[in-house]
Amino acid sequence: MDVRKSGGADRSGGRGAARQPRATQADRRARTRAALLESAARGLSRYGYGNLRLEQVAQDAGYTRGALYHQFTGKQELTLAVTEWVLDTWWQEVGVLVERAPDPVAALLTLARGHAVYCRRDIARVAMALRLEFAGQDHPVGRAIEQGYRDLLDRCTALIEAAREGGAIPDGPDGPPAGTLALAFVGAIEGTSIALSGHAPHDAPLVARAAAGALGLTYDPGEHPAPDRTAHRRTTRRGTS
Amino acid sequence: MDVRKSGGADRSGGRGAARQPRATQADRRARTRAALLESAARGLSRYGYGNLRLEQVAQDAGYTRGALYHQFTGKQELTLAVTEWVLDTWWQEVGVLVERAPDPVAALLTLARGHAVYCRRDIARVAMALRLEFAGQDHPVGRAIEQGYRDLLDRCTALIEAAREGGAIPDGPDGPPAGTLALAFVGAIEGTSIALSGHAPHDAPLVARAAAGALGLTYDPGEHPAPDRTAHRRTTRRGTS
DNA sequence: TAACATACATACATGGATGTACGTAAGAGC
DNA sequence: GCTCTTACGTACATCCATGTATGTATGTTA
Repeated sequence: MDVRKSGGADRSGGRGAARQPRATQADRRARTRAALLESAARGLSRYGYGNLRLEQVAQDAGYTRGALYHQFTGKQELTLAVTEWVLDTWWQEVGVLVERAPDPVAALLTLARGHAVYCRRDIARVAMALRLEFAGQDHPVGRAIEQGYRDLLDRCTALIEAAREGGAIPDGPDGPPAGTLALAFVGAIEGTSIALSGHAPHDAPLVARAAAGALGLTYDPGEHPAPDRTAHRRTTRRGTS
Repeated sequence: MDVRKSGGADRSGGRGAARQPRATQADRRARTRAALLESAARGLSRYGYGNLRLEQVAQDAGYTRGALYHQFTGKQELTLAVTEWVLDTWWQEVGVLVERAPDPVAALLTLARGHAVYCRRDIARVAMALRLEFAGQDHPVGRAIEQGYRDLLDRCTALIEAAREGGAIPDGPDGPPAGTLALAFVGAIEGTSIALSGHAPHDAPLVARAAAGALGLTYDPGEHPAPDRTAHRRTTRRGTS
């Protein structure tokens, strides 16, 4: 009921992010929101939606459930925000590289390697965990995830069709349709990336090899240099003290 | 499995499985247990452990929670029983084929194709769903799943090492260790199999291609004939009378 | 058919997580 | 300075799923 404030520690509201003695409201709000989003992403990645406890999310971010409910209407909206954030991040880090690729095959293999690098973070499994958890349901979170997945599949399908027309991907008479190939391609990338999470630097080339195999190509590592800059370090630890 | 031989409607207790007017207690018990296990496997595959509702499990099997708690001590034991059942089934259907393979590479590719075929059923995702859900936790179910997964990885690692010694799998100086390759191999298989679930007959060759790619080989479909007998039909629909 | 055990249903108790209402401190405009 | 709004914590209410206790019908054995 009463919170003593005499001790000099812990000003500027939450202690999840850096503390500035003179923070504007918008700053506080943005920092708190970011901390909660990151914590929720980590939690969703580890435990999934159903097992996620908002008390734990808030505590990991350095707040209480009160702060969380002040920023989000509830668990669902929080998860939707995390979803949007993760998809945006993916696009900024991986999608951009794919767009710059000179040809369809290079784009597909860049996608594979880029996703492997992206998955080095602990939030990697958010998308897959939510997609599995809500598969076949009719839940807003499931729809959002499924929409992102469908976009990715469409893009891969288009790239595969282009590569087939150019003769870069073999296309026998009884070969699978491009959409099925895209499913296999994305599935191979996701499965391998998650399995190899935490096994850099072998992750990227192995994921690319599996993805290339699904497409019916042989992967030449020299042909397309790895996109790995430095291993990602964000969202791995939260600042304490 | 079910032979009704008399017109009497709905005797012998539960109506989930076949009904026999003169069923012995052991028969009733076994049938009920099987129906509950199958229903639970389907539920776990779709919703995972946390989101699984025992009321729904019992109802889908044609019983109430009372029957479930009479056969199992609770959710955990039920899930452990499902886990054991799924792993046993996998071994009987896939593991046997792998053991019969003439050489390590054939064994690995047989494993890939066999798993794809195994995943045509709707209980395919049980193992992966539980493994993701309990990853990093210390839960009995997680331990059981992890144990099965570790056995699989060990076996694949041994096969990969044997294939490398025989020169069948390339092994460069800075190539990944066999354990890492096994992770990639299994991950590629799991991801591709789940993504292609419901896309027969392309599933098996595509999974094999992705798995072969992870190993650094090119997959020749003619070299190892597909193991697909007929598509599995068990555990796909429940009788509703 | 009398007694006992088993299979299963029904009703109740409990706990844990969500969501809501309310209270307090701190920024923002005057 | 005063007032309003925002950020956040605390306490309460509610719901839902599990687990348990009890009741009933059916097999089983004498």
